[in-house]
Amino acid sequence: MRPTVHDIAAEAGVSLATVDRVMNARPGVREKTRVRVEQAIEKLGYVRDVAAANLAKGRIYPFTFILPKNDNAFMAELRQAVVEANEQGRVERTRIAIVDVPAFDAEALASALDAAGADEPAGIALVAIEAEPVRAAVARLKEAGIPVVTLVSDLEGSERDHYAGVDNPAAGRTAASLLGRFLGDRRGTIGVLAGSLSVRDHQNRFSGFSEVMATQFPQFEILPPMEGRDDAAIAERLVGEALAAHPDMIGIYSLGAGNRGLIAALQQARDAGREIVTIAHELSAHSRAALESGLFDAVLNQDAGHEVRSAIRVLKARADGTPVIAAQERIRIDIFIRDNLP
Amino acid sequence: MRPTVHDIAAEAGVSLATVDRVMNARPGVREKTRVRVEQAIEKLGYVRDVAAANLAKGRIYPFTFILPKNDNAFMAELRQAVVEANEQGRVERTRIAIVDVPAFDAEALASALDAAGADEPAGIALVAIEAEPVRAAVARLKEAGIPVVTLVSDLEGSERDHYAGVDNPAAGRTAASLLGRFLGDRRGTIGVLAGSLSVRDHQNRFSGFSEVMATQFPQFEILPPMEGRDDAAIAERLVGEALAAHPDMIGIYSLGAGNRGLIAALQQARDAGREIVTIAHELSAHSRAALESGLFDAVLNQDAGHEVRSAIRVLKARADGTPVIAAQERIRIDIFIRDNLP
DNA sequence: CTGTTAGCGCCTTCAA
DNA sequence: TTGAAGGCGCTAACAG
Repeated sequence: MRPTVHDIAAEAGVSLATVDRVMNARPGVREKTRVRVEQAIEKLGYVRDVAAANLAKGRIYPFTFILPKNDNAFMAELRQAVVEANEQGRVERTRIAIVDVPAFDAEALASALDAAGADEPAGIALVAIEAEPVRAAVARLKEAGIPVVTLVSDLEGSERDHYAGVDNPAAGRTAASLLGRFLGDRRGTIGVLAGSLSVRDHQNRFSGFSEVMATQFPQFEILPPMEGRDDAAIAERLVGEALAAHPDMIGIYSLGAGNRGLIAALQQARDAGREIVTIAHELSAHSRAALESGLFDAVLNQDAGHEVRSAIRVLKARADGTPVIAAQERIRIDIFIRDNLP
Repeated sequence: MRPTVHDIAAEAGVSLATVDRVMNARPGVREKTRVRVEQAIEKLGYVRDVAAANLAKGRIYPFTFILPKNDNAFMAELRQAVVEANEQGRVERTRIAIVDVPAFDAEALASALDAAGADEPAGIALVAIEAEPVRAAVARLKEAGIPVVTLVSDLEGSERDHYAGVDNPAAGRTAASLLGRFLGDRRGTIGVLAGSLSVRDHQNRFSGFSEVMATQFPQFEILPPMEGRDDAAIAERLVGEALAAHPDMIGIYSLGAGNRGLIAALQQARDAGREIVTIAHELSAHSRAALESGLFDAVLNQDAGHEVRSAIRVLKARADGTPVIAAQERIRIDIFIRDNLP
């Protein structure tokens, strides 16, 4: 059997309480006895049973997740992942409050951060918007000693403790590589559909995309990005207009949400006999169907569940003052084509 | 506070023991009282604290993992994943014994299965080889009531409880799609390098690959597969010879291990001025470097850690007689190109 | 069929 | 500075 606190206590010739004090680095132990206990721990190869410890402590971690009230599929999935994590949380001893804010509204987000901070949670996660009021609100939270993690979209130059999301410039580069290779020898212009260039993740995807297109595939002309506000109706209109205005358009990179609108526009193009090589983001029922029907050629995905669980792990570690292995919390960019759909 | 067994007992007007009996579906409870307890559980929204339950049970699950003693990077990673899972096992209450067997040796595997079964573990995982003695040994294990899970490579038509690995036909189809699209308008022959067509995963990848090449990209000639036994030296020789014999070879699908040898051969081809579009399997230090240098164009990966953890979850569930959500245990086929390396 | 009681491994008063 | 004792939520003998 693996050793327990009792074994350590016996080995060191002290009581359980003293062992506990040493293990949790609490004061009130003579240097000499501390060393004795540590040696006993070392000798017996003791590792504390975290589950039992948590049970005894009964500690719970109240976290707040601030999410944009978008109706796109990805945000719905993210929200669902938070809800599920919260249900799981009975085991992990976390309790997550979800706060909704209007999408792309920096002021609203900043207010929500202040309000969330007033409850003094053990940590806060937010889908960031790149704006000064938000940065200031985050700074206030850090001032108050509350750990802050950005989720999906980062807030650069801020004091957030961690960013739980994909490497968006790399996602943009990935999209460019695939689009360039899939287009092969064809020639024409390429359209870009973003949600809003005021969110850092969309900005970053666009710059990564532009960089690789310019250096590796200079033969293509990239049109200025359209901003669809991650809204299906707007996206459909913008893409439809762009396709009409540019009869030589052969490729589209959609780096935000609003896939439903994009798909509708692509279907119309197909009906008119045009095939547009398209790379989009986020796997959902719609984008999956589009992959299967060939309207999309690849979908880059970020696993919302992973992101949420990673954010929670990091917040918990920060709350406990324990270190996180950054490499382990890296969120991958998944590539899906028709043939490797899960 | 969330309700505990005490609350349920009080609400139902019974003792703790009875509540426990109901919760664990143990016999010796009158129908009427069982209903009362269940209603109390429902009413108070009780969810049992698994950590506390495990603590009280003190049960541990002894599992045996049978792994081929290959020195390729993927098997090393798989083994490492098992070792790590075992270390984590102190928390999960699992203990994993690793048994090594010679690679591609059905008789040795069958013997190892019998030997492992003699210890009456709570479950066995194996990297299967498609052969009758293995199937028979698995049948004997099932006969003895021991849960069996195949890992990475399946054993079709056997009595295994579950397969923890990727959809290999889909992996082959994915490789074909990418290869075909990357080749674009080029014309020539395509080589296939397998480890051994006696393992089901390699067989399946090859058939998925062949299917899509034949239907979607009939313009390419596919050469008969080479068998490199997942050995770097053999692979290097085979690929080198094939490249020499087929000056019009423009693509390679390597569906097994032995990437080091393949890379060496590709490097020689590059030095001689030839560029071969190459899709390989399993991300490792070598294949990553090959992606970065452009010798590989894409790498399909299965996450060894996921596979091992999934196998353990399933074995545990089988040991407990609890159901598994099949969809949740699906192992994804990861696609990596230079730009989305983790 | 049902209840009592003593733990699982750890933490935390409260005394000494 | 140290120890004794009780309890976290659940399970499992052992009695009734």
